Amino acid sequence: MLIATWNVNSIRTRLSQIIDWMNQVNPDILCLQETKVIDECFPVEPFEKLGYSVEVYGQKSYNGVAIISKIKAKNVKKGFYGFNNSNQNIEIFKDQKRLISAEINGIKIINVYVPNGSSLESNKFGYKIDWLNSLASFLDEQEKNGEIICLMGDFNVAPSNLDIHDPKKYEGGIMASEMERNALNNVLQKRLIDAFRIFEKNTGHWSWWDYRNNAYVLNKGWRIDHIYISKELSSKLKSCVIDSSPRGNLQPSDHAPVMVDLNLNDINEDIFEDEENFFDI
DNA sequence: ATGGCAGAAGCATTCTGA
Repeated sequence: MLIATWNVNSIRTRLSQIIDWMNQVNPDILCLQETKVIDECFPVEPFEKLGYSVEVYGQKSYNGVAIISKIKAKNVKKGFYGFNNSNQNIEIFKDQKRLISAEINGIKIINVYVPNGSSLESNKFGYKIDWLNSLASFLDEQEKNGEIICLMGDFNVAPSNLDIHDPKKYEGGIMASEMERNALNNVLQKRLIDAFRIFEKNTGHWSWWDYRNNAYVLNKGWRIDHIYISKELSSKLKSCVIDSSPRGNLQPSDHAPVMVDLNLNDINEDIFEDEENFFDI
């Protein structure tokens, strides 16, 4: 089962590129971020024509996430839910559409667009840390419920200096600060694995290149888009790659898609009607 | 240090992103 994540920076501007890419790659699930459109205006039909079902959670101009899947998503939830932490008032996050989750093929798919934070001095930075802390509480709750998780999206954090083209220049700054990395690690804890790092231990692999300063041609990028899987899924992991080719398109998104291949081909959806019959791990 | 680039809103220019 091929699962992909892609910050497309406007679904409407990028639509034909996304469809072309899906025709090439044939993903089972595609999670999108920065769709930048209200739900009523999301172009659902082109995906349905390809045999996908679409779940959206968007807003005007900013943010917006979607799950596009061959198997219709169940138990679709929009935003944070399921926990109540006195120091994390999830109501304050409701005006920014950054998280959608659903059950597909027995796996809890969680699609996130983590706030950028602007700079360490900005009040947006505090929002980013609060948002990541709420994501940690959300994952705690999923873990309690025994969910098998695939958490993916644009995290706006480079987990280590291997994930930055010029760590000397950027270490400690936005997307590379200790606070952000600690907050991300608190989300992951020991339950989630960076699928990409199972296969690739070296630097030089990027998922985002700034539009400015010819960054893609100079290959000055960052790895800030991630797929994290429950450790119970690690034995099912076939591959995890970044497909940088769409970044070379005319009028590209500034992000490239990341995809993971899980060895669940023989799984019949009906098996998961009964939770006792989860695939053997 | 500043600006470079791109998208949306909306029609000139500002806001936001990373």
